[in-house]
Amino acid sequence: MPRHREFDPELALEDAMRLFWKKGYRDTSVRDLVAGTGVSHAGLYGTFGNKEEVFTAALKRYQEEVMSRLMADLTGPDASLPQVVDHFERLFELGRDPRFREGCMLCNAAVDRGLADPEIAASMAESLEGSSAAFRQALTRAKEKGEVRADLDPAAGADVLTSTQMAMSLMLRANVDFDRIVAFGRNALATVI
Amino acid sequence: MPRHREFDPELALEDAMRLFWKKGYRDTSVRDLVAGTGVSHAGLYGTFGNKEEVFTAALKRYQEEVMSRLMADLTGPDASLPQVVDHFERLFELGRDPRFREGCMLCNAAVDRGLADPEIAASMAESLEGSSAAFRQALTRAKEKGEVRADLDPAAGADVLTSTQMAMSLMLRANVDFDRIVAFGRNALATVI
DNA sequence: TCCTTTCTAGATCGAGCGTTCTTGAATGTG
DNA sequence: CACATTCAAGAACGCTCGATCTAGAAAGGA
Repeated sequence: MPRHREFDPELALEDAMRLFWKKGYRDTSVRDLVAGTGVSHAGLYGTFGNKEEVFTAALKRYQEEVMSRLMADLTGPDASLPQVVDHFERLFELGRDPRFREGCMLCNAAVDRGLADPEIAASMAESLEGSSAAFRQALTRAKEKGEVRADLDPAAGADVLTSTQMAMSLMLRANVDFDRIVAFGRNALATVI
Repeated sequence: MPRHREFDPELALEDAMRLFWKKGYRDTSVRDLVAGTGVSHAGLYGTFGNKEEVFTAALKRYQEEVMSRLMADLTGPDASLPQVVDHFERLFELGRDPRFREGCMLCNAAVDRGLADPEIAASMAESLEGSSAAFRQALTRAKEKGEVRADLDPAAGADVLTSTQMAMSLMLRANVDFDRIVAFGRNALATVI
């Protein structure tokens, strides 16, 4: 029987995701991946194929682990205004952690690879509509409960909140003062409520 | 007397700006600049110094020519709701032109260089506050004139519009369906008005 | 113990990068 | 017309990239 693999592909992918998240595709070299994951060239290429496929796998992991976890409470069937507010409060909390100062990995990928990679463009559109739909549903319920302005258009409000999330990602990435970013978020919530 | 320069630095910078705008810093090589501007290596290095300085000059040109021109009507002393609406209509019009499908060059630069280059971070913060201040002033006047909801918070609305601009840039870059992007913009306006 | 297989570590490859340098043509004055 | 100077074109340099290959160690069944 052969010698067994000495590394955990999941842990390696987690490390790779962090690297790509922080530095982007072009500025993360295969040598950076080797150093950052502790996996050899051969190990990486044997497991994932090539750099591009490591990135694709890392981005998929980001969407499935990081993003869907962040949206979990919001997509519940009974979500209304408190879940929307909690969602943003959680984003504010995360932004204070330096590990999350890199913005949204999918947004970052869309900026430097969206035009070239249709798969990223599709992921972006999907995630965007998912976010907007979740907010819309929650705001619709909030309106029914009388938690928000009576004249609120839930679809319009949902788009505003989705836009705000994207803008927050961009500002995080641009090193905008974090308190100012939080102010942007609170102002968006205030406009909706 | 020496032989005279055969190229117009302003025209060359315009071409360089377009290249960096579309492909970003890393994916635009000096050879691309030579091919795209028609200026030789020696000409570029003699005029600008190096690739980094060509980029800095191109980004400065973008801010001074493209951005400030787009904000011009909005920053007028008498701007109110019509100027805000016109501003977004102009953005929608521009987005239909493929030449402007690359999103905001400063936002793009912030994503792939903002963390490393404090100058870009500063430009981003400055442009962001400039945009928010212009919107706030216009919305304040709009409120005085009764053009918008009586309970509108101009500062909050201004932040929403600024966020929306950033999100539109990101979505343009991500190749999101343009009509959907326009819908995001109109929904933001509707929430404010 | 030996053998096959698969691992890790790292040398190596061709390509492309930013930058510099070489070459020869163009230019306007003395 | 010569000459000094600056131009454009692109070859060349050192480096890093993604990807492949080599070499030897580790593991378990015969």
